[in-house]
Amino acid sequence: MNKMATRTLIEGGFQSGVPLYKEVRTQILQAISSGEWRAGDALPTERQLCERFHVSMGTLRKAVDDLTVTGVLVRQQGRGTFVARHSEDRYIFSFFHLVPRNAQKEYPKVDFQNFKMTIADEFAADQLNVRLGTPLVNITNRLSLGGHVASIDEIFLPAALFPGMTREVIKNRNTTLYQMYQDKFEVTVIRTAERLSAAVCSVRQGKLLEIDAGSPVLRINRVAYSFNNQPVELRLSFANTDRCEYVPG
Amino acid sequence: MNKMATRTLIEGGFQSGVPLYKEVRTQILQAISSGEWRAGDALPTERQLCERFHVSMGTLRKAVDDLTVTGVLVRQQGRGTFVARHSEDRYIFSFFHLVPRNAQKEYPKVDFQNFKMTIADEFAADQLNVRLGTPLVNITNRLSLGGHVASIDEIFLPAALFPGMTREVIKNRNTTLYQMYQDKFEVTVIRTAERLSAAVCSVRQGKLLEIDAGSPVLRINRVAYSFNNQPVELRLSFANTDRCEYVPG
DNA sequence: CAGTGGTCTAGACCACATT
DNA sequence: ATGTGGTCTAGACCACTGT
Repeated sequence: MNKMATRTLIEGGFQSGVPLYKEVRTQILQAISSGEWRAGDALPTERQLCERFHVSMGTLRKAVDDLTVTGVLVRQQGRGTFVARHSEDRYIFSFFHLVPRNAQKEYPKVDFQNFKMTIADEFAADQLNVRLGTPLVNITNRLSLGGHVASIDEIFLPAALFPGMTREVIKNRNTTLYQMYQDKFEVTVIRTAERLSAAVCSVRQGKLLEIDAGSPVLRINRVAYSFNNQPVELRLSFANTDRCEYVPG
Repeated sequence: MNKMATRTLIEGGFQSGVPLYKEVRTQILQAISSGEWRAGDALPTERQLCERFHVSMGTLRKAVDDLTVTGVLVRQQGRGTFVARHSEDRYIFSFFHLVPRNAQKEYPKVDFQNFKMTIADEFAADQLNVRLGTPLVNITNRLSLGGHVASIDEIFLPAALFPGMTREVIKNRNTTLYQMYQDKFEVTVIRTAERLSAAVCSVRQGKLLEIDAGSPVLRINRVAYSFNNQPVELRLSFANTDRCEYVPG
């Protein structure tokens, strides 16, 4: 009987050889990226999802578990399961890794520095998986922790994904950039990949960081990905680690 | 009936309020750290573990799942569940984060530099959670990737945890340090915490790294923990990131 | 109170490894 | 053929939230 039920589902449209819970996970992701459930929305109850996907609680929960550990869904006991929204807390917890020495993690003060349009050079094209010369938005921010300048962030966005992005959109927000990507452009960052190295800071960076040119800085190369692993943001951060450290995870 | 079974177990010695699968996870960890199952050993089958802990498959598997994602156990379909052993592959995969630019991850060539006994200064005492002045082993290694010097590692171990540790033990091994800790001293590293910053390299470090003193280096502060979250190793790495990068995760 | 997710059961069959 | 972990079922009760 159990076996028959499983067989029926597989023959009914699922790929064979793929565990049911992975199929369910994929279908939930598709429902989100197709817009059926938007950021902040509550999903149907687990029992309803079981009916919809024709699976048992255990299988459904295994699929949802996967999506909660990757940060796509958030469960709240007694309330429901929700599509994760970006927030300051989520940004600090999942995406921002500079921590003041001898202090708690905190959301940085962000000072807008510059906005301009540019085109992808070889490096940016490679990182963002776009063609050489693709139009990009370039934003420069300065981040401070505890009243001290911590890093300079050079941000590059494929302009095609952010139609109508202007200096004013950047300056007039009162949320994190990732919240704004989500609310204004329906671009949801769900994962980032970072690579770190040590570098000497340039004259321009030194002025912004308020340290001497030639001082050592931590260089953080971050690419942010949306659903379906599409790169949506390249961010080069140059951090002065005199008063803060980088803590992975 | 289900409810009664659960109640019986809780009343029979488990703490109430704690999920059964967490109790099971704790008991498995205790069995490992008590030596009942050693690194590389196969655990009893899942069905036998169900009987031993008086839980169902689902609960047992949830406990074992937790221990596999944290790297304590390794499952092999058709063969069994094993206590994880340290190996080159595991070291690269879980604990070593320097990756050559434009190349695959690889295990570094390790050149022994120095061995000496010392005592914990304030910093080391804090990091290793020992008293000021506690005897420590201090090992200096030089790591190379692709034929180029990549980093200098300063390693500090609480001498009490490594009785009989000598220069010869270090030099005559043909395994990773973590394998040696496990095989010769029954110290099993299951987790590390790292913090990164940028620094300028000293004259001594410059000579070992074969770069100019004053060059920027990546400073990696790593503390390794055994079961029960006991710190067992402090490692300060100074990396030349000209030919490699640090990749978290 | 009703409704949600959280935990747990007592099995079953499937895929893989070893003998 | 046997034994292992991997997947899945069809429920149950528990803990928490909001009315």
